[in-house]
Amino acid sequence: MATPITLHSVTSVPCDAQAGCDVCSLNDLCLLSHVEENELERFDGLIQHMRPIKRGGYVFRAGAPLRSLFAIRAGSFKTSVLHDDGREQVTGFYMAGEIMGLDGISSDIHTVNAVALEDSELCELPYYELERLVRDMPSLQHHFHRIMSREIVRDHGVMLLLGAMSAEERIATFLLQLSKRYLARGYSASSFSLRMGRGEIGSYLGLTIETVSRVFSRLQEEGYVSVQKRDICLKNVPGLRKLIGKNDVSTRDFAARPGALHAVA
Amino acid sequence: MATPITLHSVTSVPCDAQAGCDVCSLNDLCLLSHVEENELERFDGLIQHMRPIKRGGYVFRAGAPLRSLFAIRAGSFKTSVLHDDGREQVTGFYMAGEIMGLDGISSDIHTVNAVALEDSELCELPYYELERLVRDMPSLQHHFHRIMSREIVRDHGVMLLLGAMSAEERIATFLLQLSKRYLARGYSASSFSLRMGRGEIGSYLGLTIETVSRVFSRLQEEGYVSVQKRDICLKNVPGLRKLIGKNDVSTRDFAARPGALHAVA
DNA sequence: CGGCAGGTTGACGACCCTCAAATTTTGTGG
DNA sequence: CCACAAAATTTGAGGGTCGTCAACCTGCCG
Repeated sequence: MATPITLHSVTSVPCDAQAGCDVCSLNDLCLLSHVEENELERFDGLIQHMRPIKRGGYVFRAGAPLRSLFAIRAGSFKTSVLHDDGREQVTGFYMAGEIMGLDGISSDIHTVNAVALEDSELCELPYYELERLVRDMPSLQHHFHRIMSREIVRDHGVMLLLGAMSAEERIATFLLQLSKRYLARGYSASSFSLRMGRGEIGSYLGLTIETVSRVFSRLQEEGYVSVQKRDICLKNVPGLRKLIGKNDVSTRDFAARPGALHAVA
Repeated sequence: MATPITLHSVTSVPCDAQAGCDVCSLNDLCLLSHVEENELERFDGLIQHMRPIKRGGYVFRAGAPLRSLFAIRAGSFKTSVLHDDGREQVTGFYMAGEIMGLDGISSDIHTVNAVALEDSELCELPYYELERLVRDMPSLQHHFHRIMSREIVRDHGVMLLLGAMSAEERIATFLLQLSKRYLARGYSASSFSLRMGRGEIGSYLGLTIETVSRVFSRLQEEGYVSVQKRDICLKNVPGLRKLIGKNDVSTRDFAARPGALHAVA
């Protein structure tokens, strides 16, 4: 029933092994895009480049003291919180150019676990040196704030997803989101391979592993996607988009009360 | 069936109407706690104090350009995102001493609506002036970063709640969370009044209004709380705590794969 | 070849959503 | 202050979605 699909390789390393920031191909996505030319050297010196990490390896653990933030140079990661009773909630998936560890700034202690989903490479940014550097470089400062804010906005999206969407909508949203992120990194938007297992997807989306599997099967039957283990091909992107928000929840209307358009001066 | 309860008033204004930062009773919670004495004047000058806002009034709307962050001096607010199809997801409730608007930094545009749940008072912090000020004051800078990070951590908590908890656990968690926040502000931890409607609670927790109502009723029957419209009294806090995590989800174990303890240097 | 982890599929049932109606509370104008 | 309308909340009955439990399949590796 499943049609065979071909996939691009998306595991190529973005730049050669010893390269510094100045030649890293990720610099559009990275913090560094806002470092001024004459300061680049200082920034570059701050970073511990090219820290390799194996699949399944921890970048940091919940409870560990915050020392550094980690920029992903290649590969992908998940972060998760562990509830007392052993429940795990995956809080995010991260890929090249993104920053992990921001949660730890709040109390100088990491609150999530960060684990590599495949063999990957990190740039380590010692946090307190970064904070110092940021003070001298307004555009870097602003960019850093943007990155933290983006994390907040992303989390709000997940909350919408978890709080108000059906299983099918969650999966569709998840796939479209991944597609967008691969596209932004120069990979195919329609063919990619999932770096995480069904269980991890389920945890992230608030579904069981069985439900994730069933929805994948159904989406395939209905021609939206081709799924072959972890290889995904989006066959009908507009259809997937329409899948989201088809459920009529218009009765569930908690719209704000009528009131002043703005604070009264 | 419901036992009558008495409640403390928690609507008193924390400081007199024209007061500046230097005498505001919130300064332990506020950004300002990390402003150095000799710089306080500059900080104080930046802020537009005492902006009153009526219940139902918007602080800002999703889509509006980011100009300021807003510190809550008194009262309470909700933030929410609106999905295309009219669905709303409440993303947070905010009370005195907390900061709203951080989501807007990411793209210079607010992504949520912020609405007053009661008549309230704000301090307006023009964002770009704040950013400049922050550069000159390391401890303020760090505190600001902490505040953004705290928002991220809080969102992770909500994700855990939405992704892995039953209706009863969500409500219990929600109530305990509120209790803690009131306590931190010097109010009773066991008796307080909800500033939001059942529908808003439901949206925040990913439940329908009916389910929220039913769970409140059940918790009351079982002696955990007293509920009288929006007035809540926690009767059995340890019991509420135990309610969370009673469901055995130990089979739902997505624990990280065995692997290196840390990145290989 | 056998064990194992990851994934799929099916049957069944619980939890929570939907729909509906009653009831209380709030807001407004007389 | 009361009457009325509108909104919020509660409660009940019924059904659907998704979780639970279980069996089976596949690919991988020793």
